[in-house]
Amino acid sequence: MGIQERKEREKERRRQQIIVAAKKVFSDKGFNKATMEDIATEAELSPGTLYLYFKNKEELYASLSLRILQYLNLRLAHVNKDADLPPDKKIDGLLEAMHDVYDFDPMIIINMFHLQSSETLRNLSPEVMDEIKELAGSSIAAIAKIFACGIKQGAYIDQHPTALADIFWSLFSGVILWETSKNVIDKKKDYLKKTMDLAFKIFINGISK
Amino acid sequence: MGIQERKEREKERRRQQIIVAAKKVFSDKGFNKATMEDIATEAELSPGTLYLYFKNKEELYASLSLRILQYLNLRLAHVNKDADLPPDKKIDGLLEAMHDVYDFDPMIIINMFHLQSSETLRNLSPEVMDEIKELAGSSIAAIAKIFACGIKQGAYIDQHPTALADIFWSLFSGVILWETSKNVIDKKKDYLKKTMDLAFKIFINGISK
Amino acid sequence: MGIQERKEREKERRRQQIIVAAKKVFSDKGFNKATMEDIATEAELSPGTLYLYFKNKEELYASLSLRILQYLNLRLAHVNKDADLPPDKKIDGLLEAMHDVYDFDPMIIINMFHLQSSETLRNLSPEVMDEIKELAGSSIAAIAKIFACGIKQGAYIDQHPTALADIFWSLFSGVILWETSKNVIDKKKDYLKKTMDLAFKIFINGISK
Amino acid sequence: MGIQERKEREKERRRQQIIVAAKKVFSDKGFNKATMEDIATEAELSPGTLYLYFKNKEELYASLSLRILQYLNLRLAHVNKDADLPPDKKIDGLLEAMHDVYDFDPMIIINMFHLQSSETLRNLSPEVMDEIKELAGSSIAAIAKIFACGIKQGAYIDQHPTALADIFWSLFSGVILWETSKNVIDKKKDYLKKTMDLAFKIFINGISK
DNA sequence: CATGAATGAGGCTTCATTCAT
DNA sequence: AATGAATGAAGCCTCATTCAT
Repeated sequence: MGIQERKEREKERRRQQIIVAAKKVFSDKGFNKATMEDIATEAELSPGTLYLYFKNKEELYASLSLRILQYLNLRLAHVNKDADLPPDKKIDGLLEAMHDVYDFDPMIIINMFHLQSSETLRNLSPEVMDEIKELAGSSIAAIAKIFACGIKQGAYIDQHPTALADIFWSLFSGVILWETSKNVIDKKKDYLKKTMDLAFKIFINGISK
Repeated sequence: MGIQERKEREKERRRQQIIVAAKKVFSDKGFNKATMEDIATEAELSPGTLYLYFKNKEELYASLSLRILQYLNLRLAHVNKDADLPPDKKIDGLLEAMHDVYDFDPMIIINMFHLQSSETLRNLSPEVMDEIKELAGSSIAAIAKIFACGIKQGAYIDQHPTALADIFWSLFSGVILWETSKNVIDKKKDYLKKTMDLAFKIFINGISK
Repeated sequence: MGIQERKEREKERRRQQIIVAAKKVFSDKGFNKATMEDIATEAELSPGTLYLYFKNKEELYASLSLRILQYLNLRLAHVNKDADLPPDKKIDGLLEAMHDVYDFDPMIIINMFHLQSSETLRNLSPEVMDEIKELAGSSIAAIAKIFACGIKQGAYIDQHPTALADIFWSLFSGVILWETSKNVIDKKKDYLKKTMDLAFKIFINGISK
Repeated sequence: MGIQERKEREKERRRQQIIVAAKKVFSDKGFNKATMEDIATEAELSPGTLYLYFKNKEELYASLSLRILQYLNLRLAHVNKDADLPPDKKIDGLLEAMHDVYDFDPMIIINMFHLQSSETLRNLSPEVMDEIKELAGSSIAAIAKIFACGIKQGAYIDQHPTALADIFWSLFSGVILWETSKNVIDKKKDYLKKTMDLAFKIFINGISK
C-alpha cells in the first residue's frame, strides 16, 4: 500500500522533473530544434528514460500545454467560485490570472500555438488530445462565464459570452506572440507587460456599454 | 531585347509557380513537416530546381511572408494616401485591408509567426531578414498613422499610436491563430470572419473616447 | 570501477574498429569517393554510429593521419633517446623507422597529402588540427635532431638540420607517392622498397661530407 | 580548306581558353571543390559548352596534366638534343627545366598527384590515359637518359638510370608537395625554392662518385 | 527501472550532366 | 556551336526511438 503509493509519487516526481526540463528546452529552442537528448541532459536523465514516462516527443510536448491549461483552469475556477463578486472584481481576477499564467511560463504560451497550429502533429494519442480539448474548452467556458455575468448585469455589450472569451484569449496570446517576435526581430526593450495592460484596458473598455 | 524580357518574365513565373506550391505545402504541413521534395512535386519541378530560385528552405519560406507583407503595405499605403479622409473612413479602409490580407492567404499569416518565433533559424540571408523587418515595421507604422489621425482629432484615447497598432495587429493575428487552432481541435464550423468583425468592433469601441 | 574501465575499453575498441574500416575504404577509394556508408558497412555498423565517435567525415579522416604520426613520433623518440648512439647508427634507426611507418599503413601516407593539400577543408575541429600540426612538427624536429647530431660531429654537410629533415621527408613521401601512382598507371611490379632504399642511400651519401 | 583550318584553330583556342580557366579553378579549390560552373564562369562560357570540348570533368582535369607533361617533355628533349653536352651541363639544364616546370604552374603539379593517386578516377577514356602514360614515361626516360650519360662517363654511381630518374622526380614532387602543405599548415614564409635547390644539390652530390 | 549505445530512415542540398532553344 | 535552365542521383548528417545490459 504505502510502498505502492510512494512508487506512484516517485513516478509522478520523475514526470515533473522531465516536464520542467522539457519546458526549458522547448522554450529555448522550439519544438523542432529541441532534441530528446537535450531534454534528457537538462533533466539529468538518459534519453531512454524519457520514453518510460512519455510515449514520444510530441506527447511530452503536449503535456506542457496540459500543465499550463490546468493551471489556468484552476485560477479561473477560483475567480468564478464566488458567484456574488461584482463583474469588475471578476475582471480584475481574470486579468490577474492571465498575468500569472504568463509569468508561470512565458515561452510555453508561444509554444502552445505551435502545438495547436497545423504544423503540429496528429500523432498525439487520443487521450492526450481529448484532455487538451477539454481543458481548453473549460478555460474558455470559465472566461465566458465571467463575461456572461457582466452581460447579464447590463455592464457589457450583449454578445455571445463565448465569442468574447475567444476574442479575449486571442488578444492575450496575440500580444504575447507579437511582442515576443518583435523582440526577436528588434532586440529592443520588452514592452510586453505595458502593452498587455493597455490591450486589456482597451478590450474591457470596448465591451463596456 | 524582347527575348531578354521574355526570359525575365518566365523566370518570374517560375518563382511564382514555386511560391504557390510552397504556400500550399507549408500551409498543409507546416514548415518542418513540409519537405523540399513535397514542394518540388507540388510545383511539378525537381528538387534541384527550387535551389535555382531560392537559396534554401528557409529563404523560400520567408519569401511567402515577404509577399503578404508587401501586399499589406500596399493596401495600407493606399489608405493613408488620402490625408483628408475622416478617421472612421480610414478605419473602414484598415479593416477592409485586413480582411483582404487574410483572404489573400489565410494560412500564411500563421506561418509568419513561426518565422518570427524563436524556433526560426538565422539561415536567412541578411537581405531577406532586413526586408522583412522593414516591411513589418512600415506596416505597423502605417497602421499607427491611421490611429494617430484619430487621436489628433480627439476621437480616440490618447495613447501612443504605435502601441495601438501593435495591439491591433496582435488582435488580428491572435484571432486568426486561435480560430484556426480551434478548428484543428474541433473541426467545427469556421466562425473566423464573424469573430474577427466582433473583435475589430470591440477594439475600435475600446479606443474611442 | 571495473565496469567503467571495460566500457572505456569497449569504446576504444569501437573507435579502432571504425578506424580500421575507414583506413581500408579511404585507401581503396580516396577521400571523396569513399562514403560514410561505405565505411559503416565495412565496419559492420550503421552510418549514425560513426558520428558517435567522429564529428564528421573529415575528422574521421584526420584521425588516420594522427594515428600514423603518433606511431612515427614514437619511433623517432626511441631513436633519439640514446644520445650517445653514433650518427650512422641513428640513421639506421631512422631508416628502419621510416620503413616501418610505411609498413604500418602504406596507403595512408598518400592520403595524408590530401589532408594537407588545399583541397582539404577546414571543418576539422581546431583541436584535431592543432594535434596534427604538433605531431608533424615534432616528427620533423626529431628527424632534424638526428641530422644535427651528424652535422655537429662533422659527418654531414653544414646545412640547417630542419631543412635536411624536410627534404628527407619529402623524398620519403615523394617516392611512395610516385611509385604508387606508377602502379596505378602501369600495374607493373612494385619496386617501392628497392627504390626507397636507393633513394635513402643517395640522400645519406648526398649529405655526407 | 582554309575555312576548315580556321575552324580547327578556333576550336583549339576554345580548348585552351577552357584549360586555362580550369587550371586556375582547380588550383584554387582542388578537384572536388571545383565545380564545372566555376570553371565555366572563369572561362566566360556556359557549363554546357565545356562538354563540347571535354567529355567530362575528369577528362578536363587530366588535360591539365597532359599539358604540363608536354611542356616538361619539350624542355627535356631540348636538354638531350645536344648529345655532346658534358653531364654537369646537362644536369644544369635539367634543374633549370624542373624549375621552369614548377613556375609554369606551381599548383597543377600538386594536382597531378591527386590525379595519379588512387583517388582518381578510372573514368578517363583510354586514349587520355594512354597519352598520360606515354608522356610520363617519356619524361622519365628523358631524365634517365641524362643520368645515363653521366653514369657512362663514370661521374655517377652505377645504378639503373631509370631508378635515378624516378627518385629524382619523386624528390622534386615530394618537395613541392611537402613545402606547399607546410604552408597550408603553418602560413609561414615560402621556402620552397631554397629547399628545392638544396634538395637537388644533395641529390646530385649523392649520386656522384 | 534506468541506461545510453546503436540504429536507420529521411531531409536538405550540391552539382555533373543533358537538352531544348 | 553555344546556352543555361532543369534534372535527379547521391552524399552527409541528424535524431527519434529501441533494446540489451
